Amino acid sequence: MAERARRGAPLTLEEIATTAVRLMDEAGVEGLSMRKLASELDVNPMSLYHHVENKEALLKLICATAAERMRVPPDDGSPWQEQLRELALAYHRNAKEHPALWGYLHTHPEVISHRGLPLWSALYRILRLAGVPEPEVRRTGDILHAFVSGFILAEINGHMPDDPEEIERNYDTAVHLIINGLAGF
Amino acid sequence: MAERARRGAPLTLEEIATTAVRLMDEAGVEGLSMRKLASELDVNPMSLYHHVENKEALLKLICATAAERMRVPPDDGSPWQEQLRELALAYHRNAKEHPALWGYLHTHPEVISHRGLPLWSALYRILRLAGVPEPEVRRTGDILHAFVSGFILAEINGHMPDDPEEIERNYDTAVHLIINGLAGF
DNA sequence: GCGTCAGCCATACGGTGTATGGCTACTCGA
DNA sequence: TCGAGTAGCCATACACCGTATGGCTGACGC
Repeated sequence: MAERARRGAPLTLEEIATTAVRLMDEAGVEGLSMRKLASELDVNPMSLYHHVENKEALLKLICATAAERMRVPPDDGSPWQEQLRELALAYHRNAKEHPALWGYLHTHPEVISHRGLPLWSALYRILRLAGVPEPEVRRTGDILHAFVSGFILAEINGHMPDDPEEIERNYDTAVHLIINGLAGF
Repeated sequence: MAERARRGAPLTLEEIATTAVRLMDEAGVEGLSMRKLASELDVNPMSLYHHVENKEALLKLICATAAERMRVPPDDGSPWQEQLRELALAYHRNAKEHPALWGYLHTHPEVISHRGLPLWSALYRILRLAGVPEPEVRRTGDILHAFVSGFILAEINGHMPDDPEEIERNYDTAVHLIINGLAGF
């Protein structure tokens, strides 16, 4: 009774979060349960609740850290079309690394709506570079993000061809569409 | 024992589906459970399984019928820009009528990928009208649909302003973006 | 020595989807 | 008319879920 079930170091939030991400990567959002997570950590399910308020908060946490850690290409002085393309590519790559996580994130957008995220500042910078008038920057950014979300969700959920070459073409078409659309303003 | 719990007419698939939709409208995807649905129909939970294979099949069913019943504006001979706008508007309106349902649908796109749907034939027609070369029609259609999905999901999930006027502006910007993007090809 | 508290855990509650099997009431062929 | 078969429904049970409650242990400050 007095024994901790778990041998070794005490539980940490960090450890909880990374195992949760692993479980999601392996088995999707539905593959992550507090009980499985606990058993994976060799710990009683209720122990998790000393580090995390509840499951939703845990999901929010790992989504937020994923969003914060997203690598955004720096301003290299190239034309906005190129930079927008690179940003979209980076976003895409990021999402494909943890599909389930980004799938959840895109259906709970409040997680990513925090405007301090590198994603947003990069996007806004590029939109300004493209000549989008200041009062329209945020709206336009939201819409572009929604578009890319849709594209990525469709891909994650299998509503896209399997052939990687075909996907590449889809991606090119999509980015072209967006760039042309922006250029037309 | 011999008594049916439920008085009156026997259960029908139709009835099951419509109450399921109602429950989803009222309380979201998570508000729909086989047990609640059964109790709403004054029936034992297991009775549902004589009409539906399982919950997923039920969801698929109601999504599919919603997609089939979607009202698509007819070809009125107006320019493709106008028609595309109208189609997007119709889609938007449809989705807002049953937000939870369309939220689910957009995260399970296999449901809507059936190419016989009015949505797809209308979209393809308009794309051809816009001069999209035949081998690109389907790809372009998929991408546009993904974009609109993203926009609508963002709206459904609250990642858009509340002010209806602002939403309208967002919508206009989005459609403009798409139309400009297409026109640039 | 004593109180406080962080960390962990056992138990329990109410919810979920659904497998299994049994009961009725009907239809249909002989 | 009489079985056989079957469609429809239901009772029970299982395995799983998130988490409220409350209790234990061991470290720390006084």
